[in-house]
Amino acid sequence: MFRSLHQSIVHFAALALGRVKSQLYRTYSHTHTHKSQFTNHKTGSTIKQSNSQDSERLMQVQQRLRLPLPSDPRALISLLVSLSTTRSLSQGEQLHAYLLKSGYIPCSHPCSPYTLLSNHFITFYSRCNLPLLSLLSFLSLPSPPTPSSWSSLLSSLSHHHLPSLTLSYFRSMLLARVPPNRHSIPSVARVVGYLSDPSLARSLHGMSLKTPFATDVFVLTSVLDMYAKCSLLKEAQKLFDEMPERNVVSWSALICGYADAGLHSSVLNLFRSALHDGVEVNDCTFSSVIRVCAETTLLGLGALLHGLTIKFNLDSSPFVGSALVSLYSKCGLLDSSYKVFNEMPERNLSAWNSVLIASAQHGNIGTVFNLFEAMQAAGFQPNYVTFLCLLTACSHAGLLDEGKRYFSLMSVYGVEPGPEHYAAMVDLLGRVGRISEALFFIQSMPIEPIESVWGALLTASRIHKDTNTAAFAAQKLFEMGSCSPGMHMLLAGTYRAAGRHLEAAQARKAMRDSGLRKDAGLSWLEAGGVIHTFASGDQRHGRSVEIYRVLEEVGKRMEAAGYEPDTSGVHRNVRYHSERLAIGLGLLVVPEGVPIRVMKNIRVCNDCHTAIKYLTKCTGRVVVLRDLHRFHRFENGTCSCGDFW
DNA sequence: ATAGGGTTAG
Repeated sequence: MFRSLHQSIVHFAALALGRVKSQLYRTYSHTHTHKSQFTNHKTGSTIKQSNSQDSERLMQVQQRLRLPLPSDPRALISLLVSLSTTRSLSQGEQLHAYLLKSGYIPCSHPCSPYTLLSNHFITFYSRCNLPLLSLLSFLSLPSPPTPSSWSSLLSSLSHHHLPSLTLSYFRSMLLARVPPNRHSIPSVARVVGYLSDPSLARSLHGMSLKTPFATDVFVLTSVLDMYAKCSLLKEAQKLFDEMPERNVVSWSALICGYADAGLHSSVLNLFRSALHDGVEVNDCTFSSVIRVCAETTLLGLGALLHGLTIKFNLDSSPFVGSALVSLYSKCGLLDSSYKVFNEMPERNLSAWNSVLIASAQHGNIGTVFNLFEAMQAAGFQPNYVTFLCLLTACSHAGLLDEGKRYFSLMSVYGVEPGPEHYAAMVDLLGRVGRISEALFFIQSMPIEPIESVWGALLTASRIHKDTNTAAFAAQKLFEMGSCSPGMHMLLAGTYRAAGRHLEAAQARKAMRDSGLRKDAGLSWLEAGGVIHTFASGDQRHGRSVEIYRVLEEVGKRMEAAGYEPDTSGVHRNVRYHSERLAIGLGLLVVPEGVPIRVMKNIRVCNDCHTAIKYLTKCTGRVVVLRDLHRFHRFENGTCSCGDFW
C-alpha cells in the first residue's frame, strides 16, 4: 500500500514539478522581499528583523560555499539552517546537488547517519516555498523516515495548502505505525480546517484525545481553530471553555471563528473578556474585531479600536492596516481609508487589495487602474481577489473592453478564473446590454456556473427588459434549487415591466407559496453614538414628524428644480423609502458641511437615486449612501456612480 | 538542533 502510493506520488510530483515550480518561484520572490517585520508569537510583540543582518549572514554562507565543505554533519546542518532562514534557494540547491553527487547523502544506503541532514532539506524547501521539493527530499530519505521527517513533510504540505497530499501522507504515517504527535496534529488540523470538513474534524479530534498531547495548548488550539473553520462553533467554544490553559492564539482563533460566522456580538463580548482577563491581545486579534466593525459599519467603535492599536503599538502591522483601510472605506470615509494606506510603514498584498476594493466600491475607477500599476511596481503579484476587484470595477463603470482585457490578463499571471470571476464577467456583459453575448459566455464556461452567474444574467435581463432571458435564467436558478426571495422579485419585476401582469402575479405567488419573504429593506444612520434604523414608510422614530416635515419642505424645492417623482416603483403606497427617512434625520442632526452617511442593506431604487441627486443640489449637502454592493456619493446634483449601478 | 496553533482583502 505504502509503496504504491509512494511510487504514484513520485510520478505525480515529477509531472507537477515543472508547472508548479515557476509559480512557486514567484511566490518566493514576493515573500523574500517583504519579510522585514513579523510578529513574535511568544511575546505577542512586533519586532523588526534587520535586513542588513540577513544580507551579512548570506554573505557568510556564500563565502563558506566556496570553501571546501565541512565533513562534519553538524557543521553542514548549521550551514543549511542559515540557508533556510535566509531562504537562499540557489545556494541550498547547489549544496543539495553537491551532496547527492558526491555520495555524501547515500541514496541507496539503508541506515545512513545523514537522515537528520535530509530532514533539514525538507524544511529548507518548505521555507523556499517549494513543497514538492520537500516531498522529493522526503521520498529520497536515505533511511526510513523518523517521526520528525513525517512532521516536517506534513508541515510543508499543509503550509502550502495541499490538503489531499497532507491527508495521504498522514494516512501513510499512521499505516507506518508512527503515532501522531504535537507537531503532526496541528498540520493536519490546518488542512482539515481549510477543507472545512466537519466529519474529518471530529475524527481528528478523537484521534488527538488518544495521544498524550490531549491537554497540550498547541494541539488544543489547532483543534479549536479547525472546529471554528468547519463552522462547528459550539464545539470550538466547548473546547475553549474546557482548555486547561489558554493563550492569545486560542482567544484569537475563537474570535476569528465568530467573526467569520457573522456573530458580531459574540466577537465584541469575547474581545472585551480578553481585555478584562489581561490577555495580551495582538494585531491578529485586532484585525478580526476591526473587521466586525467594518461589516456592521460601527465607525465609532472602529475608530476607538484604531486608537487602541496605536496605544498598543500595533498600528504598524499590515494586518491591522488592511483592516482599518477596509473599515474606513466601508463606513464611507474614503479619505481616512487612503490616509491609513498612505501611512502604512509596510504593506502586504491584502493591504493593496483592500485599497483597490475601497476605490472600486467608491467608484474611483481611474484610481483602481493606477493602484493596480503601483501595486505591481511595488513587487506584488495580483491574485484571485485582485482580479475580482478589477472586474467588479469595470462592471461598475461599464468598461467592457477593459474588463475583457483584465480577464485575459489572469492567465498571464497564472490566476485560474474562479466562478466569481465568471459571474463578474456576466455581470459586466449584461450591464452594457450584451445579453446574448453573456448567455453565450456562460455556455462556453469551462466550469459549472454557480448561482451568482445566473443571478447576474437575471439582473441584467431585468435592467434591459429582456423578459425571455430573465425567465430562462430564473428557470436555471430553480433547477439548481435556488429560491431566494430577491430572485422571485426580480423575475416578477421583469414581467411587470414588460406588461406581462399574469406571469408577474404567478412569480409573486411562487414566492409566497415557497414561504419566503422579501428581505426587509432597512437603512441606518449613526448619530450621537446611536444607530438609527428605518424601514420603508417607517413612522416609529421619535422625531418622525420633524423628519417627514423636512422631507416635504425639501421635496417642494426639489420639484421646483425639476424632480418628478417616479411612482412606477414597487411600493406605490409608500411615500418614502427607508434611505430617504434616514437622510431626513441626517438633515436634522448632522452639522452643515459634514456628509450625511447612510447605510442600506439592499440596492437603491431609481427614484430614490434621482431624488437624492436633486436633494443635494437644493440643500448643498453631501450624501454618502452605501447600498448592498457599493457607495454612492451624491454632491451638487450628481452621483459618483455616474447613474450606473 | 530540523517539525507545532491564530491573521488581513471579496
